[in-house]
Amino acid sequence: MIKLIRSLGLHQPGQTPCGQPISISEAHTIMEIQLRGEVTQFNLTQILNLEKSTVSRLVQQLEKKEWVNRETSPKDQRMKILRLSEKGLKVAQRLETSRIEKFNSILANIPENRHKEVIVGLELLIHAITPTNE
Amino acid sequence: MIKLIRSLGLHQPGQTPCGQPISISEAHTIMEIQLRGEVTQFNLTQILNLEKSTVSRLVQQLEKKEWVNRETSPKDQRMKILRLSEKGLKVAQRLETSRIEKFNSILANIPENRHKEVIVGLELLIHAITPTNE
DNA sequence: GCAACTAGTTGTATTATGCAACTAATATTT
DNA sequence: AAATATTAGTTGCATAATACAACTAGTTGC
Repeated sequence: MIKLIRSLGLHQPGQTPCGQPISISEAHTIMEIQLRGEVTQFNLTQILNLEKSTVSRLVQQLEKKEWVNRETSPKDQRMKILRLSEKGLKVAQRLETSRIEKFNSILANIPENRHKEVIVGLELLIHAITPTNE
Repeated sequence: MIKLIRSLGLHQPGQTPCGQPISISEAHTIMEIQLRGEVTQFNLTQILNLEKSTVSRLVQQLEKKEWVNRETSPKDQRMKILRLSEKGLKVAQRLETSRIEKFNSILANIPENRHKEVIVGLELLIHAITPTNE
């Protein structure tokens, strides 16, 4: 389990385990925005479990790269609503395909008739973890 | 899979996913030394996939905390041989038990009769990853 | 309408990392 | 055997991600 984590290369800065040139936090941010359509920065602090100042700067970077658009919520002008730009959407899709590729390349080391076991096991595990940690 | 990684809280600095007050790199270092009995710093750069300067400072910290002993190799005086101290061994054991506890607390969310599936799936996966990434 | 709260920003400090230049020890070449 | 290469480790930078604290500007509640 620990080996698994390290093998995914989570120490190496500046790129995801899938080899894309983007920091892990940025990648998670992009993925979450894509998943949800729109989020506020405050949402992100909870989703990513990071300090609001950290998220603020994280989003600033993404805005600078023109991957996300920020817009003050008309309902509550304290909040900023984040959405993916065209560019950002492409990045998100690229991330997703490279994630899938990575996963498939791992599965390729496992005999085909055992794939289902891996997937079922992972699903159970993910399901078990998610409620615990929030 | 991505969720899994984030759920383990790998963004939060200063502590492992298991809640121990030690950085992730330090924890990996301790674990590896325990596993192998002794390693050189150069070994660590390969194991952890980190730059030699990073490892140098990492080990300096652990030495300061008196968790590892450093000794110049008599065979090749360029190399430093690292071993766990008494203290370090205790830390390693504490880490291990908290890892096991964490894992069990996750398993507790899964019906008992499916535990084997999770474990088999993980084992397959770990086995598939390890040769790929080194 | 004033006090309390809330979302976000900015300033500062810390930590983990890499790269490049260095030192000292060993290995290789001539 | 001396000169050169290579190797393990250290140190001096620079950078990035993070937290905490103090701040601003909206919103809510009494």
